[in-house]
Amino acid sequence: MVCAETIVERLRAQGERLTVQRQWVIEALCASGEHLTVQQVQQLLAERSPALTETTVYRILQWLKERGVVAQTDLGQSGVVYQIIDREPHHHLVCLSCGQIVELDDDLMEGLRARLRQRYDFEPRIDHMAIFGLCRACRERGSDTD
Amino acid sequence: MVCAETIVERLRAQGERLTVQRQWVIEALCASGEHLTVQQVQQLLAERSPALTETTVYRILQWLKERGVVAQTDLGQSGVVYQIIDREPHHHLVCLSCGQIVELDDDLMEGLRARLRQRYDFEPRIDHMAIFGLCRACRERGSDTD
DNA sequence: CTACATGCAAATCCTTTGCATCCAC
DNA sequence: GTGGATGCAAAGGATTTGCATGTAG
Repeated sequence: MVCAETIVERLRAQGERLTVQRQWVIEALCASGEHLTVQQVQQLLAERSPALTETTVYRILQWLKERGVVAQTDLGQSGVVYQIIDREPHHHLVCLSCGQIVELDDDLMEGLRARLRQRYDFEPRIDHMAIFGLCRACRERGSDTD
Repeated sequence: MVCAETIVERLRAQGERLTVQRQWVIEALCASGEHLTVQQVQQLLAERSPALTETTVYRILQWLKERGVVAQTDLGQSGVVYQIIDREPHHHLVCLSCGQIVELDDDLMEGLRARLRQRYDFEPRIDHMAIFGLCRACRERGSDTD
């Protein structure tokens, strides 16, 4: 778990401009520990800082993404989420039928990363990936992709 | 390459209602062979069938997705695309810097699929996945995630 | 015939943009 | 002080919904 202060200091050291709004967003992401949508970030912060607009949250999350601080993931029906990239990337299994989301260890991705580097000379940024499919319960229930 | 007729017959055999609009969309996807956005499908068909609305294309693509006929992929800036699931799934490397998209063989995914089944009892639907990262040229140019 | 799909229009949601103001450096 | 960030409002685009009409089975 990366704490907000560490990230703020790192950015400051890089000569980035640190506004209160940027610090709020970083704190919200660190505190929740979960991936959050733009709207969730805004709502979380609205309680203590009503001034923060959604527009600004969008701009800040994009700014953090460009600087490699957060990862952006499209979870399908669950929307686009953002999360701090910490030392232990992790991923999600999203069930197409029931929508259940399960966390996934990153070591499953190592083989894939290695092969992408070797065969395609491509440096993958697999920090927070969503993999869709069917969970066991839904397969047993016989439901398909609906 | 799956031909439209095969798919139409398969659906009909399953007792699905086959309207002309549904057949048009299936034909467009098969004929192009590429992944298409909702808007592209609509534009392709607009020339010969002006009556088809975007709304209906949305509904038909979702219907096809629920029946396992098409895969939906979010390519980031390039939008959400749909593609027929044929016997040879394939994937895309999307460069975060230059936006270049490279096709990827499916056999790279086999290891991952196997491990997801074993360790998580999850049946992945990895038909058409987008992996983001940096291509060689952009890495050499020293650009990062922007 | 009847249930379900479509067309149309409008609503909704997500995201971006322009511009005046504000603030971190 | 100044360049860049924010707030606000508005635009833009993608996607969904309600309802009357059309049509496949």
